[in-house]
Amino acid sequence: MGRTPCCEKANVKRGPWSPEEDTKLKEFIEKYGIGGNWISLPHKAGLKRCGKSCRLRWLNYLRPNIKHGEFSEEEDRIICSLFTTIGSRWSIIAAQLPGRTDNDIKNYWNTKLKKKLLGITNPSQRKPRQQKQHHQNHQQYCLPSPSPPLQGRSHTTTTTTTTTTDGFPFTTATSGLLEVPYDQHQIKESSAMITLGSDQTCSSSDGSCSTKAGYVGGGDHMDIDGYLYGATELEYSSEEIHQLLISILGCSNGGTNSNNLYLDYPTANAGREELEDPLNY
DNA sequence: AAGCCATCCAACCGCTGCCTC
DNA sequence: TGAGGCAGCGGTTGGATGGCT
Repeated sequence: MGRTPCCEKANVKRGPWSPEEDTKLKEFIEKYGIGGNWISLPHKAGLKRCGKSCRLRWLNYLRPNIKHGEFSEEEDRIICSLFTTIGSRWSIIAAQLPGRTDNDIKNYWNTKLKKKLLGITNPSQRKPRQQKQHHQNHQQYCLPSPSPPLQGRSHTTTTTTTTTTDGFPFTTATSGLLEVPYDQHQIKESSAMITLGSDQTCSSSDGSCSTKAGYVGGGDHMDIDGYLYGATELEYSSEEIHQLLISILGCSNGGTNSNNLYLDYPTANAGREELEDPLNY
């Protein structure tokens, strides 16, 4: 069988993008959108690039409203809380952080947050060189409990159970990422949607499940200005995600507002006094 | 000053799911 | 109904950079 490659590797330029290429791509998309599909875009735009590469460059760098630079404390919290809940679903996490891309968040997690988490779990592990980051003490706040991974995409993982400095066991996957707790509130994924398990009905105050928010990256479409619209919807709202996180983490005093997910972590692991203010910003 | 090493992050790779024919 | 095309996603790679010795 064999699928035809999206582009002839010999005929496409690879590696870093030049400012000229950026300009070409940006101007083309601003003028024509993606012009049908990404595969044909490079040719139409006069770029010797793979369509995938163009897509990635646009989504992660050229797209309007992309936020670069340091992550805020609140963003840290959101990333950590969602990772604890749904695992390495970077596109979903990115959907909660306007202006951030999944790639950005993934890199941030892999290079900083994860290390902070793992750093405290193995005292013998060499500490990373002092970072420029101004908050160093938040590594303890989202240690998940052992649990099966999220259903959905196949993940080939082997797990290693280890313990935190205070004796709290958790599991790491082969990827080095932390496994996701969901023993009580199973999250099912079907197509591009995530639904709460049958044991976890929607927790909207009116009991309705009709409220929808929390766009997921999958199925995004771009308008002429490059903004995303019509993204696949999560089948639960930000508030519901919030409630889910609270139940999973055991948080009783999480706070939120209409636009932001925000959680207080202290009660995530009852009896773990050390975590009373793990962020300690 | 130079070499080594750790870190960062843009870009790539390959897999999966959806859609169309 | 199955094959092929495409977009999206997540893991990995490698060049650039900066700090340390």
